[in-house]
Formats: sequence, structure tokens, C-alpha cells
Amino acid sequence: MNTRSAALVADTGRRNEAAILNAAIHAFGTKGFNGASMRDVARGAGTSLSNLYNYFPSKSKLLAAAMRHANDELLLRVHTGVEQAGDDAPSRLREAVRAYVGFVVDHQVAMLVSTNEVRYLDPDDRTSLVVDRDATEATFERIITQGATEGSFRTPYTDDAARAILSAVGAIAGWYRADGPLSRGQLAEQYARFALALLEGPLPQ
Amino acid sequence: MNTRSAALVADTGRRNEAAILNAAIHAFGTKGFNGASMRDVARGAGTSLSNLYNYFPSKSKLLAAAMRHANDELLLRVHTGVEQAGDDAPSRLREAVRAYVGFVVDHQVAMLVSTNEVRYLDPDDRTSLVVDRDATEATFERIITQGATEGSFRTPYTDDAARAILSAVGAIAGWYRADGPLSRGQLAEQYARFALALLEGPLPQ
DNA sequence: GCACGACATGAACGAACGTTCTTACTTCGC
DNA sequence: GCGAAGTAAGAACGTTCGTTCATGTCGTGC
Repeated sequence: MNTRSAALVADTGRRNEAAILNAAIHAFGTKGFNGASMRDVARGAGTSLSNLYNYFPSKSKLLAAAMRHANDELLLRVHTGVEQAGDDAPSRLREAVRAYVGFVVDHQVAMLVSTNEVRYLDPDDRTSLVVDRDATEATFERIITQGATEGSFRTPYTDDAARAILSAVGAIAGWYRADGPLSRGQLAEQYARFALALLEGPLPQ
Repeated sequence: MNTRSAALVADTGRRNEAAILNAAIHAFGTKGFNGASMRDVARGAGTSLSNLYNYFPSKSKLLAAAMRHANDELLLRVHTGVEQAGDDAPSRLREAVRAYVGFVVDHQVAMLVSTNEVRYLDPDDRTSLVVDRDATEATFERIITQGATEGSFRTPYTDDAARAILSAVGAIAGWYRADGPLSRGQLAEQYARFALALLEGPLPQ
């Protein structure tokens, strides 16, 4: 069985909402927010143009809703990944990176939307979504600070290390191909090691 | 004196070409390729809409020309940075990263265009520009391979390390603010260390 | 001083866009 | 069985877009 990326948004209780959101993610991710039209989204969702406005009041609110679903799923994965890890910073960071990489691979286009299309949100939606993204970054920063205190991470630049790691991992969405040479697991392994090395922490073997 | 980012494109010999290219970089970088109009570019360049077509045959060819200037400058900086370094891989990589960070800080919006708007190019322009970008990446890969052979870089993942480093450095364009807490030099220093650490190479001190 | 190419402009074109309007059909509590 | 809310679709709106066209100016080689 091929575990191709399942749709990000599952049924929401409203008839076509999930289909619209998933079509929006696909359209915005492949053609960009301004390059994709509401007609594209409607076609992808298998419904009519005007019906989109029974679910979302505007194109940018639709983008905001789609991004919120993506961010929630990402934050959830990272948190549960960290919770299932041990207490020491290195293994917590390792699981956080693995969870993040997993999300990027499973929902590649959603990740592309999250990173590339933020600027097209209404100002209020943007600030509320930046808060969400910062929450993920803060999780990494907490782990790094913990590791620096414990002495396992010896980088002098704890503040910006999280940003560097998240940038590198997020960028995977721009080039990863499921039929490429790296499996999901190998990729996660690589980037977990990159992160630990960048933090000047302990490496396996 | 404030060393704000000078224009990327200097005089080209044609009357308004440089102004148009710089206006295009600014417009495409701040509003996105599809979000910025040719009228925006004309206004930014201080000329008329129709005059743009005396210089570039279409909007996407204008984007291609602007990106070519950006890539050329980036490649030039990295190459001269590497040439001025010593012979050992760590110091060569260090200078390559410093040059790259310098470009990102000096031409932040041009870097944003280069990374975010590639997909809007005509297919032939895109392939020729990806070749350009790959040339920069190849320079990093060569240094990393050299370091791995010499034994100074002990990462087992030489192939993808370059991509991880370049992703993190390129992403600086998305958040750096000249009036922030980090100077250009401090930032370059941090990322040079991040890169060396990620490669599991020798660190200063 | 004239012809020509480079440069410049305002007006206009057809197409595509986000959004709204009007009109239906379905579902379901009561 | 009825009204209200939710869902659906087609037609149309005003606007903006990339591009073209007709026309005009400027500088420069001959």
C-alpha cells in the first residue's frame, strides 16, 4: 500500500467544507495565493464558485482557515512527539524534529502554503497565525534552553538556533519528492542529526 | 552614514533598465509576482506602463531578468569569498557562508524573490535559473566533500548538508531586520558556526 | 539636416478576477 | 406539513490585469 499524503482536513460536519479547504491548500500551494483563483478552488472541490461563499466570506479568509488547520496539525504532531520522548533535551529535540519532518513530508503542499503565503492574509489573521507559528518555535526554543542549561547543547547561540533548524526542516517541503532516494524515515533521521550537531550536542554512535 | 541596502542592479547602459529591474525586485519581493502589477513596477521605476515593454517583452521575462541579476551577484560573492579563504575546507566553508549571509542581508528582497517566485517563470527560464542556483549549491557541496575527504567534516550526510545549510541561510531573508539586535557581522558569524557544527567540523575556541 | 533607432506615453483591448445577486433545492425541528 | 436554515448553482457586476497600438520625441551617425 502506498501511504501517499492523505488530505490534511478531515470531515468538519459541514457538507463540503473539508473538500473546499483541501482544494484551497492544493491550489494555493501549487499556484500561489494570487495565482490560484476561486474558480480553481471550486473546481478542485467539485462544487460551484458561488457556493464557496456559503462557507467562507472571502478568499483571504479561506486561506486563513486552511492555514489554521495546517498549523494546528503541525503543532499537535510536535507536541505529542515531544511528550512521547524522554526527559533529556537531546531526545526531546530529536523527537520534535522527527515529528516536524513527518508533517512536512505528509503534507508538503500545506507546508508550502504555510511558509509562502502568510503575507496575503488580512492583518488580524496574520498576527493570530504568527502567534500559532511562534508557539511551535517556542517549543523548540524551550528544549534548546533546557539542553543548554543541562550542558548537553553547547552552542553559544541558543536564541537563533531554533530558527535555523526550523528553516532547514521547513524548506524540505520545497524539494522533497516521495519517489526520491530518501525515505520519510531516513530524512527524519538525517535532520534530527543535523539539528543535534548544529546545537553542538551529543550525537549517536 | 547608514549603509542601507544599495540597489542590486547598477546602470546597464540602457536608460531605464536598472530602475525597472530594481523596481521589479522590490514589487515582486514585497507583493509577490502575481500580487504585483506591471503598473506597480512602472510607478516604482518612475516611468510609464507601456515603456516597460520597450525593455522586456513580458512580465515573466522581467522576473527572469531580475532573478538572473540576483543569482549572478550571489554566485559572484560566494566565489570571491571562497577564493579569498585558505585552502582548508573549514575556512573555505566559513567564508562561503559569510558571503552568502552578506548577500541575503544586503539584498533581502532580491533573496525573497529568488526563493519564492521561481515557480512563476517560463519553463525554459526556470530551468536555466535552477542551473544557476545549483551552481551555488555545488560550490558548497564541493567544499563539504573536500572536508569530508580530509576528515575535518565528520557528518555522514554530506549530500544533503549543503541543502540544509543553504535553506537556513536563505531563510534569513524572511525575518532579518536591519534595526534588530544582530549586526550583519554577528549574524554571519552565527551562521558560519551553525554550518560548521552541522557538518560536525572543527569549531573556533 | 535628415533618417533612423531608441525611448517615451496615453488610450484602449479582451480576458480573468473576487464578489454579489437571485433563485432554487434539501434537511429537519416542530 | 411548514417554515427556517443550510446548501447549491448560474448569471452578472465592476475592477484590475497584461499586453498592444498609435503616436510622438530625442539623440546621433552620416
